[in-house]
Amino acid sequence: MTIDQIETFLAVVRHNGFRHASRALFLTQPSVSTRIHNLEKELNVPLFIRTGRTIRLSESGKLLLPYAEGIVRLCCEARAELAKMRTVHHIIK
Amino acid sequence: MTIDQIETFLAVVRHNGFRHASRALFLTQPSVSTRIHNLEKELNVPLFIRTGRTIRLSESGKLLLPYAEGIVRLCCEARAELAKMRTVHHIIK
DNA sequence: TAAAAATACTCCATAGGTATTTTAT
DNA sequence: ATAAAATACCTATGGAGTATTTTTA
Repeated sequence: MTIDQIETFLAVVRHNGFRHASRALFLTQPSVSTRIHNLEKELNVPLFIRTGRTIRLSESGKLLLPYAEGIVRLCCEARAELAKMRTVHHIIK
Repeated sequence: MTIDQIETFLAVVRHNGFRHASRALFLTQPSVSTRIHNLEKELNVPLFIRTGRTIRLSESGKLLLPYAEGIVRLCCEARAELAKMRTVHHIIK
């Protein structure tokens, strides 16, 4: 489970598709496929139901969603706080 | 920022050293050094103060700590919940 | 039949290891 | 002198891309 995989999962959910997500992530569609596939393999659950050219969240995917959002939110907050700290030190110096 | 880096950061804090952390993580000391170095480079802050053969958390490290704990906790919870779901489905089947 | 995802493959970046050096007790 | 981290170097794994195939709406 990597943060890249989690962000990819969120992008696929939000953009409702691997192709659209790949554009948002500046990746190719096969890379997005691989990331989701690897995540599903590690967690040992399907995250999306593929019915040909449409996808929808599986029950496991629905369960993962809030955790994924939380993880990404914490990462962003940590970055922001650290950036703030850098700024303060710069001003003080 | 990867989950591996975050877990490595926590291990270094908890084991109070790169060497001890590396044993706990089943890695070598240089790998732990690299992971921490890469994390520091990306976040653009020192996470530890190295004074020869001792280390201590920097102010940035102290700030990161609760976020790191939160991220790892969410990952563990997500895994646990997904595992629970798998079990339930298995029983039902 | 056209769109979206999966698959096959190739290549390269990078993560990890070994060996060694540096540094502060 | 010794214990711990940093550095240099090498190798191999796996992640990303291109090209193609598969599938269903």
